[in-house]
Amino acid sequence: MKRISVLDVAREAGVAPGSVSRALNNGKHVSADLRSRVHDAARRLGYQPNAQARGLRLGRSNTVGMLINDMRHPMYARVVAAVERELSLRGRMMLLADAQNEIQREQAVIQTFQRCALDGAIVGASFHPVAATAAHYEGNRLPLVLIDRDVPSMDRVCMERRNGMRTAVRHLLALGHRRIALFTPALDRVPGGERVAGYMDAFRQAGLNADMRHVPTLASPLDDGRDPLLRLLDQPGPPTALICLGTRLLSGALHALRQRSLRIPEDFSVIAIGSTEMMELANPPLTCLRMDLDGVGRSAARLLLRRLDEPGVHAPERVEVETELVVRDSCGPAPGRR
Amino acid sequence: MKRISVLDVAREAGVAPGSVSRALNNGKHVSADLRSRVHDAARRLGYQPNAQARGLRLGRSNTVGMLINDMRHPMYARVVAAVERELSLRGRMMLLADAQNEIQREQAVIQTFQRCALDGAIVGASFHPVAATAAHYEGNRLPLVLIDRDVPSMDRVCMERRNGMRTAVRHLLALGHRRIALFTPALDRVPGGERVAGYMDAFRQAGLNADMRHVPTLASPLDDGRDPLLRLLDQPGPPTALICLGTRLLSGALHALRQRSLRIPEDFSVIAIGSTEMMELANPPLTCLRMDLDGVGRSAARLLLRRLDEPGVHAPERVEVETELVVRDSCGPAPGRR
DNA sequence: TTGTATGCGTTATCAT
DNA sequence: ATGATAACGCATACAA
Repeated sequence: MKRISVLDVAREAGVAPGSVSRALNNGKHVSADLRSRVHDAARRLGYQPNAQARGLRLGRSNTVGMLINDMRHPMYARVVAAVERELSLRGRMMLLADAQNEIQREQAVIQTFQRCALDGAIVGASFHPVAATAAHYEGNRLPLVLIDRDVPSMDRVCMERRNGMRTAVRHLLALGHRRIALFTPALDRVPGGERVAGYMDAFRQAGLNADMRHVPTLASPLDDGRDPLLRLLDQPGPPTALICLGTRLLSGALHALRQRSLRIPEDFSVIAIGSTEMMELANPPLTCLRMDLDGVGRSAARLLLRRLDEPGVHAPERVEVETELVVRDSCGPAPGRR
Repeated sequence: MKRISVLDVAREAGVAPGSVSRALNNGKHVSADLRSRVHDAARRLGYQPNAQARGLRLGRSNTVGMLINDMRHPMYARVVAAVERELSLRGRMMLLADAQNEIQREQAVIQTFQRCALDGAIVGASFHPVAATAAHYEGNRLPLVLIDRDVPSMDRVCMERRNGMRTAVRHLLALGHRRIALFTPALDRVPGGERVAGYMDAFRQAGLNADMRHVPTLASPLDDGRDPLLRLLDQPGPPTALICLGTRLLSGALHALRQRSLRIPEDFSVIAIGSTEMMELANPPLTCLRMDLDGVGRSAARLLLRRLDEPGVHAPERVEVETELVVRDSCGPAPGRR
């Protein structure tokens, strides 16, 4: 059972191969009769045009690459889902590759993408510094959209964290908290750095001093937040609230609170950074800083598709996705303030 | 800046195009001298072989399709991640498509896969009945591996739920619970049905009668579990424990327990079905039925790759992935029994 | 409007 | 061992 090609359809319909192509692709100069004969023949034979041959001839693949850096992270997975959805809506396919946070693999993936003659690619967030990775992509001939890497010369979708963090801290300050812990990994990278900046903004704007002892250095989001929080709780002037990335860091921190018999929100307030659905499992449901991950994926896909559809050269575009504070039940007045 | 092809490399190296191909693909009859000259030239020009042309010529694409039915579901995303990882380890790429639980889209995706001349595909779990979808895949010419659809004539990776559920129920029975609620959607589909079967097994094997009023019909995993649990709690002979799919169903159920001031595990025991990481956020951390999703993805990929690498016709293979009971702090002795 | 012929970039076959 | 050439399946420029 060999593969069916245009020639088979042509023979079946009694027309020339070229006409088959024209008829099936809604070409301009083709009679209604020929068109229907070709369509019938194609259906009869179950003809499926070969995308590789088509792509080779046309110089494009109708496929977009998606480079992600850790698919196991639910946040990133969500972005991928949104990208896929938007692409399929616009008739394009998605080739997914996971670089697993290794810069070297990222390079290799982009090379693979080029070999596959992809129309373009979306490069997902990375745990690595922006500058180091950015250099490789500038002047690339494959149309690229970066996510969460703010390289001015390229199309990109950036996640706003500073304002969001400011809002969160302000929320706690308004409740009377003054000693607020912040658990976010890698303060020297963009995400962590931006959060700390927002954190300090809020204190400064309130005319207060932030105590940076409450912003410990944490290596990885996969670290357990229990010990760091216990350390803070046991020192003089312990925090009365915590803003924490919603990963293992958070489950560890919650564990620490239970261990010290601190009730949420009566004795201690918590704001999580991340998925709202997960935070509903906690008791009580956690107030959290939420990001529109669907929006991130959708924007990235649209940015790329626009770039592909519009031939001319445009200035690099920047889309910013905001963070939203979702208020639940995990924040209360600072203890002893009432 | 045109694309570099074999001809360019051939000219640069002063050899014939055919020799370039042989040299780069570690062909048999090629002198060390020519080989190094070609490699140098290729490197100098930054040559990237065109995968489409290569695929067209070779009749394969080095790419495998992954059809998933809801990428936004973290469980499925995890499987996709595992599949991708295994494939890339074996030098293959992954084309990802989301059928969004619409049978019709599933068909379309498979067609697309065929057009792309993919080497094979993995078809992920679906919310729909197995029989309805299975018929479409039998006798397909694209090598296929099904996940969570037990079609005897095809390669497949199945998730074992019945034994797992039996273990979970036994665990609760041993703690003295007799009225155990089970929240799993779509009892008429495979996942739900298997769980109910395991549930009944455990009761029967203990010489007890399961009260099926505690196994309500729930339309979707996205339903909120609050009202169903409140209804059960308010009727005579309320449940003292709950086994619940770890989705919105679960957050709703936990909400209901708080609403009735039932403490976990003193007043009520809970076993969640799903990701352990999420369940660590709950207070207390929930005992849960965990599935090795990485194993599911890995097995599916391996099954497919084996089928692709070994030319002959083998009997369809079936891999089963087990469920494991992870004991945490959410189960205690049945109240009033101690 | 329709048929014919060529080329996209590769690899395999056949000469040499 | 290496070079020339055909063929994979499709779409298009050109001829009719």
